[in-house]
Amino acid sequence: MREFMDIAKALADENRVRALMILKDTELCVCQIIELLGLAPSTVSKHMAILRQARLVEGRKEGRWIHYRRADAESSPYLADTLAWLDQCLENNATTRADCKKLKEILKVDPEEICKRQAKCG
Amino acid sequence: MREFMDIAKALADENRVRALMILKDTELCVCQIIELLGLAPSTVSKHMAILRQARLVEGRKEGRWIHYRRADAESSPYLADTLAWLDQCLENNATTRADCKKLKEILKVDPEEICKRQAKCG
DNA sequence: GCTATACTTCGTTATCTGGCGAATTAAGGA
DNA sequence: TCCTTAATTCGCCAGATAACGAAGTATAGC
Repeated sequence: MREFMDIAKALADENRVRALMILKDTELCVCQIIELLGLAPSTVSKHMAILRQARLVEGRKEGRWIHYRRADAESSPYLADTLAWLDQCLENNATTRADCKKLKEILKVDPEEICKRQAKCG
Repeated sequence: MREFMDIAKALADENRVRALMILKDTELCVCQIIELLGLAPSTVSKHMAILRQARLVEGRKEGRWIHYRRADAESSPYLADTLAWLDQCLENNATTRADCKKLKEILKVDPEEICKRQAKCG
């Protein structure tokens, strides 16, 4: 039950759900998720830690960057069903659509450029 | 998104998840749910209101009793998938099993008797 | 009508959560 | 070695949430 409740609680925040949805088909570094959600880096980092602890996402370190992606099915017995439920419910959702559109714009820009912009403008 | 997040938040509490699971095959009155969860009547009432607002359950008034059951599929576009996900994840869960066992004991007793007992012992 | 009772609503309290900025860690490059 | 930088951890605050008991509402039975 504990394990399931970790997942349920992780999904009880809109920003975390949005993060999971934009990770559907891509792997993203934190600065890209920050850019999409429009939150402070520390806040996004915390959200990603909660998703990681619920075994919904996995982080892959590559130099200074950490790339997050949806976890592998073996990571949790609940994972596959949970992501299927999420996708089923939110695939055609307005917020999801808007985020995917915004994500396309973000992916056009070199991540390095995004990070520099964040460093300057807050 | 709002509607989906109402569901996600409703599921972010273990007692509410337990309530949903014991309502899988039966309709129960509040005093029976109180008995099962071991919480104060006011607390359970609030939990049921949150589940109702998320359109996960429906209440049917019958005299002094209110019978709660899982909502009808038409009640929310997310309902069927959500309950399927819950059942898939928790059907063989230890807590769920224990609650179902306890529920069988509760169902043996006349609800009227349960309510009187609660009134006396707090 | 009065009383008992099944539930809900209200008011309060303790705890949890989400947010931020500052400080810290870890990795690349000068 | 030192500086920059991507991300995390820490410390704090405001608002949300879960719990309870007391008060209120509605219904059944006398």
